[in-house]
Amino acid sequence: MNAPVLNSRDCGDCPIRHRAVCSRCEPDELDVLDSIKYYRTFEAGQPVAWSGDKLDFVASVVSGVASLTQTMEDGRTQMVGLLLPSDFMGRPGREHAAFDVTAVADLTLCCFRRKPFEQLIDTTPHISQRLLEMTLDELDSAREWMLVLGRKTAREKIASLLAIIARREAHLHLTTTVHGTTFELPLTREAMADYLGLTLETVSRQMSALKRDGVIKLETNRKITVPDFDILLGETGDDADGGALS
Amino acid sequence: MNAPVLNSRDCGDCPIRHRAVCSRCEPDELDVLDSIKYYRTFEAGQPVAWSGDKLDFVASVVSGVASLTQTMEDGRTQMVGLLLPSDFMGRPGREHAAFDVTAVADLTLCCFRRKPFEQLIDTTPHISQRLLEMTLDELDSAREWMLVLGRKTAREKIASLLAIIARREAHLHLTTTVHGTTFELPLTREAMADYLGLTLETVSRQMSALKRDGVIKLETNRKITVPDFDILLGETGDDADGGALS
DNA sequence: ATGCCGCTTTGACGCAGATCAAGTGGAACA
DNA sequence: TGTTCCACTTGATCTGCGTCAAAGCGGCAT
Repeated sequence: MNAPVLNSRDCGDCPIRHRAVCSRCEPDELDVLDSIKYYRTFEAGQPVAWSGDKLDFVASVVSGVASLTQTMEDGRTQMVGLLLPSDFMGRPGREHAAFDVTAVADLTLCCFRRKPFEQLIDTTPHISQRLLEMTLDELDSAREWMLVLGRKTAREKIASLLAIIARREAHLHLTTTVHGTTFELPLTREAMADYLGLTLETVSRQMSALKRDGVIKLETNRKITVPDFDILLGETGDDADGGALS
Repeated sequence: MNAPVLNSRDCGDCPIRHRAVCSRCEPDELDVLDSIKYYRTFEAGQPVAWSGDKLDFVASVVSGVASLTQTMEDGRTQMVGLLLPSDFMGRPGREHAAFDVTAVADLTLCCFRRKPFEQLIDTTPHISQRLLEMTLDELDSAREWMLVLGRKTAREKIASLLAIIARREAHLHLTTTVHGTTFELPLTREAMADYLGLTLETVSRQMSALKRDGVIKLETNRKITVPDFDILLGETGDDADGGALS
C-alpha cells in the first residue's frame, strides 16, 4: 500500500495541478480552494459512495482509478465512467450520488466541501469555465463510448479499452522502449467486462486471442506490453487517425 | 410541410423559452442574443452537418428532432444523441463538428453565431450556468444510455426508447385518454436501430412482439398507443420508480 | 388505375458471445 | 511444503440477435 500524504498538501506540488478543475486558478483562488479541501483515500475495491447516498463533497481524482457504475435489479451492471487522475467527481447542485462510485485501484481524492464549492462556482469564472470544458469533454467521451458499446465486436471493444488506458496513462507512468509500450492495467477482468458490456469470460478469451496474435504481450495478468501501437489501433475498428477518446 | 416562421421571431413567444440555454436570461440579455441569432430549417432526412465540418454556429432545437451519429469505416453507425426541442447543439470553443448531425424529423434551429456566442458565455453567467447545467444533464442521459446499450436485451431497449420518447413528448403534444397514451414516433425503424445498437429487423420484430403482447398498439407505423404506461416501464428492466408513478 | 419506391414485416439460418462448468497459477499464510 | 483463496483461463454448449432473402404496404407521380 503506497498511502499518499494525507492533508495540507501544497497545491503547487499537486500532480494534477495543470489538468483538474483548478487548473486555471490564480494563486489567490487556490488559497480559497485550499481552505475547503481535504484529502481522502480508498483502498482498491472499496466503495466511495452508493447511488442515492447523500454526498457532501465533490472531488478531483489525484491518483488511482474510480468507476461509476449502474446496476439493474437482477444484478446486471454497466460501468458508465472511469475516473482517472485529474477527472472530476460529483455534480454541483446535486445532493445525492446518481451512480455507484467505487475505488477500482487505490484511490486518492482531493475533496471540496460541496456548499462552499457551489458558491465558488458562481463567483469564480476560472473554475466554472474549466468545469464546463471538462464536462463537455466527458460528454464527448461518453458518446464515443456509446459507439463502442453499441456497435463494436468483443475484440474491438478490448482493443479500444486498452488504447484508451494506454493513452491516459501516457503522460503519467508509462515506459516505452524498442520492445514497445508497457503499462499497468488498473482493472480486473470483471471490471473490464462491466465497462465493455461483456462477460469476464469473453474478456479473458479475447485477451488471450490478442496475445496469441501478437497484438499485446502479458508480462503479468495486469502488466501489458504493446509492441506496435498502430497495430493495436487497427484492432479498435476506428479510422486510422486519433479515433478514440481524448 | 409545416414550415415555421423564419426570422425575427420574438423570444417572448418562443416555445422553448423556458427550457433552452437562454432560459435564465434577463430581457436585456435576450436582446443581445437576439442580435446574433437566426433561424434555419431542415427537412426530415437532411444533413445539418457532417463530422469534421466547420461549424460557424451553435444552436437550440426549436422544433423537430435531430440526431448525432458516428459512423465507422465499414458503415456501422451508432446514434449517440437525440436532440429534441430545447436541446443545445454544438460546442462553444470547437470549430468543427464532432459528429454527423441529421434532421430526423422536420427541424427548426435557433442558431447563434459562434464567435459572439463564445464571448457572451464569458460575460453572461446566466448563459454559462445554464449551459453547464444542460451539459451535466446530457452527460447523465448519455450514461443512462450506456446501460441500455451495454446490458439490455432487444426488447428492453425498445421499451426504454419508447418510454423516453413518450416522456419527452409529454409536455408538448401528447394525448392521454382512458384508452392510454398516444404519441408520434419521430424515428424510422432504421433510426431506432441506430440508436439502440440493433438491426432494423430486430427492431421490427420486437415492436411486433410488444404489440402482440399488448404492451403497445400501433395506430400507424409511427403512431403509438401505450394502454398502460406502467406495463411499458416494467418492460424496460429498470426498477419501478422511474419518476412516473410513486 | 398502375407501377414504382421507400419503409416495414416476416421467415430461415448461422454465429458471436453468453452461460455453465472445470481447471490453472500465483500469493498469502500456517 | 502444503493449504486456501482468488483472479484468471479454457472448454462445451446454448441462444439472442445478426444476416440474407423475400414479400407486404402505402404514398406519389405518371
